[in-house]
Amino acid sequence: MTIPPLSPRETARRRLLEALRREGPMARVEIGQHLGMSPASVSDLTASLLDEGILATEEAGDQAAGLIRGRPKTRLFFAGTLGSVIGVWTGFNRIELRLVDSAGRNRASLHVERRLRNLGAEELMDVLAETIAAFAQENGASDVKAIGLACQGYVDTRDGIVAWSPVLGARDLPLASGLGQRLGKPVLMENDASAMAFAITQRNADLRSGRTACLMIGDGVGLGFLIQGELYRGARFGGSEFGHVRLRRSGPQCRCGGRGCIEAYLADYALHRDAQLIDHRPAPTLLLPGEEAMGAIVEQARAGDAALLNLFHAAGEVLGDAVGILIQTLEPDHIVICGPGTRAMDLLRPSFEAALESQTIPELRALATIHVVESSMDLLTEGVVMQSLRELDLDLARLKAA
Amino acid sequence: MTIPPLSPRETARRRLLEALRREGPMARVEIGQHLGMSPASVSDLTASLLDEGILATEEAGDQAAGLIRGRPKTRLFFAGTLGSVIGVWTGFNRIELRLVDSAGRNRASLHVERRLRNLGAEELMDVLAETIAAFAQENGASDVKAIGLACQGYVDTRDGIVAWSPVLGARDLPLASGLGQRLGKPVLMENDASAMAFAITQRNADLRSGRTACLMIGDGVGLGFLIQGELYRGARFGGSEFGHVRLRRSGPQCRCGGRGCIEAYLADYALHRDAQLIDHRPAPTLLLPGEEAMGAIVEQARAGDAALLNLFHAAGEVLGDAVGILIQTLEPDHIVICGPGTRAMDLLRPSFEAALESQTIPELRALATIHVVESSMDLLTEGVVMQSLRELDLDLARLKAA
DNA sequence: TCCACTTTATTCGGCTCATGAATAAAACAA
DNA sequence: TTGTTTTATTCATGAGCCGAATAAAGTGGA
Repeated sequence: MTIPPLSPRETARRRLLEALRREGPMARVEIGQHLGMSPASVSDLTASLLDEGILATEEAGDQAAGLIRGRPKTRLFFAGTLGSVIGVWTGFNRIELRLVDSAGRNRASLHVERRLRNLGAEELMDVLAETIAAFAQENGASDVKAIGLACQGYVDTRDGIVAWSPVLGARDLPLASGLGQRLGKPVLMENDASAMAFAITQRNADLRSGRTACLMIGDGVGLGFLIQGELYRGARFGGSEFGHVRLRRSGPQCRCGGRGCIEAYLADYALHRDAQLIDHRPAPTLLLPGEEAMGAIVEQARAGDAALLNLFHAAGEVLGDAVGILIQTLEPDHIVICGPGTRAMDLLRPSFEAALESQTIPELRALATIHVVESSMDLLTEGVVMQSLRELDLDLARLKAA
Repeated sequence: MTIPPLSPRETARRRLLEALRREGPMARVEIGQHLGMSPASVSDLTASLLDEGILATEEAGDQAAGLIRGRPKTRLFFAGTLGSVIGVWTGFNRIELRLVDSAGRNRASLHVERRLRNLGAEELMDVLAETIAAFAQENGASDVKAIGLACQGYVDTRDGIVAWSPVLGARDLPLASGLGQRLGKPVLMENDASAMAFAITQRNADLRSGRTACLMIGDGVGLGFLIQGELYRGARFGGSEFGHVRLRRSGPQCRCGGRGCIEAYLADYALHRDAQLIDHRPAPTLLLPGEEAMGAIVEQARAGDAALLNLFHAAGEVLGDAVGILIQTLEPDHIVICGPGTRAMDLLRPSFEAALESQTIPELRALATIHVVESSMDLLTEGVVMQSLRELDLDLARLKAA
């Protein structure tokens, strides 16, 4: 996105819109205080944003009046009438969709069970395009302006190319342009852990200052790393594939083809697979188990199943090692452990803490605060939608015409 | 340093001075092309810098004239008369010093053998202050304006505090203020790997774009990470302690107190110690061996000593794992392996490459270019001096008066 | 020697952007 | 009504940067 550096004006507009989407309706004075801008500047900026129909003003009397002296605030908010955006997450065998209006308000969401792995590139794009189009139609969304797509793997966010993915089994797949052609809309792409990290940091102002490393445990394990609230971008504008760091030289099989990756211990598919192996069940697959299946495993372990407890013990140890590497490599101010995998945090914690302590220098460990944020895949589609809306903000008025 | 955000003007001044120090004397047009500034802006900026005595102009006729048409360029350069700066590196049992003028020209350097470990805080600061003062006096440097100090460990670069160091055995040591009081000059601090990374990226423009991870192998192992040519700062404004990431659960002893750290395989002290153990020599110490001792070990291995070759094989494997972690976590555009330890790169390479390949995803590995830069500790003191001068640029005129 | 040509450097007017101060607006309170 | 309080807008100002015009300082050729 945004290849040419933004002008000061555009930067200011973005900051303003970002704050407004995050914090909800605000009066101009409040915006000024929030962003450290002078009232004059806010007035100027909002005037053009109102002009373009991106923002709208509250009707007089909407607020609890009568008690405060002085001229009442007129709060500004996103118009929400500039069309809608669809956020999509693609997993190994599941697609999650979410429809929001341009103000970021949720209008609909949907889970679809569909195995995506092993589809050819064209077939994959056809399936996704159909699923998205059907979802839009079912919900009467004729004003979709853009699609935001999050998936596992290394995503070139500038050109919308999946450079590599353990899930789609694709290499250098130009998913954004392929889907864009089929749907006739712009498609923005993001790594899934980055999308969730974005959503989480948007909700917590503390996490937007300094450096925040969000380790998402779910279908796979991913890392979203933010510096001063901005997503870190590696070479080719992708994020991190921290989940595929090999921690144990001959550990369990990972979906990336390697062995002993962090993900191969912690991800839902890994825990589910290993739990089935314990029970001598037949077909250990790499399919993503549902929340019920995972819940059952956790419950069984909590009930005292020794073999399962061992699994979680090993996983917790890997989590501790992983967080240790993050601490000593990046010295983040905040570490967030998030995603559906946090459902078993109680089981992971003892070995997690022991491993973390055994391998980090106390003085350095003390510099990072560790947060556990229980979050589901819903937060992920929220993240990708928020991120897409943010990228689109500057184009909203232009897209409105189209 | 520089807690309040710099004004646009100050940023431009810094960029200009930085370029000039890096590239050497340049004419105004050249500066403009180099930095993408209009001639008008360059003229304006240089006028005030000349005024303040920070820059000087070449005398007419200094260049090989006569061949070029048009008005001759008048090149600008650092005055070099605003005082000098001393750069210091502290190792386990060695101190390296370097004296430069404000133009960055080397005036003197010195190695001192002195064991710093196990000194009390006050004693350590006394020793350092005396060493620095004596060095300044011997070289008739009565115009020292600041000291730049690089050391291993986690350095709070804003407040000049050594939060933790395997070498100084100190915790939260306010070294900058302690030395500053003793010497009556400002002291700037930096992690040593960061200082070398800075020096290396200053010499190679390619490495200043995108993300560059410089792994320094020497006395210890450190990482300097730069984003768009700027040193990455973690919590508390320090760098990275990547050398103390534990790669092997029960590996050799490390100076940090842990086991199996990257450093415990690759650092000079580690190779030297393990080589001595092989020869059944008596006292395996953690002292930093000299270049001669290390050279002898490398020669012996090159001559075919199987036990030593095994050492280097294991070290190379660790290096491969380490670089693999960097690639999959940060996706840097460039990875630089540097420091005195590169002397044995030929011995490390086979197992390094095998380990790297076995644990990284080919598509991601392909995104990073790996550079090997043979560099000695001299480059390190150069780095810390350059970095200090850069930080001081804005204050040079002010310090001149003092 | 003088004039055209070339390249470098400076000056000047104008543009964008942000801001403080003054002013207007919209309420409440007396 | 009239003052008070708070919010929003307008306006003049200044910082910073730039393009264009101009000045400066040389070379080359008639």
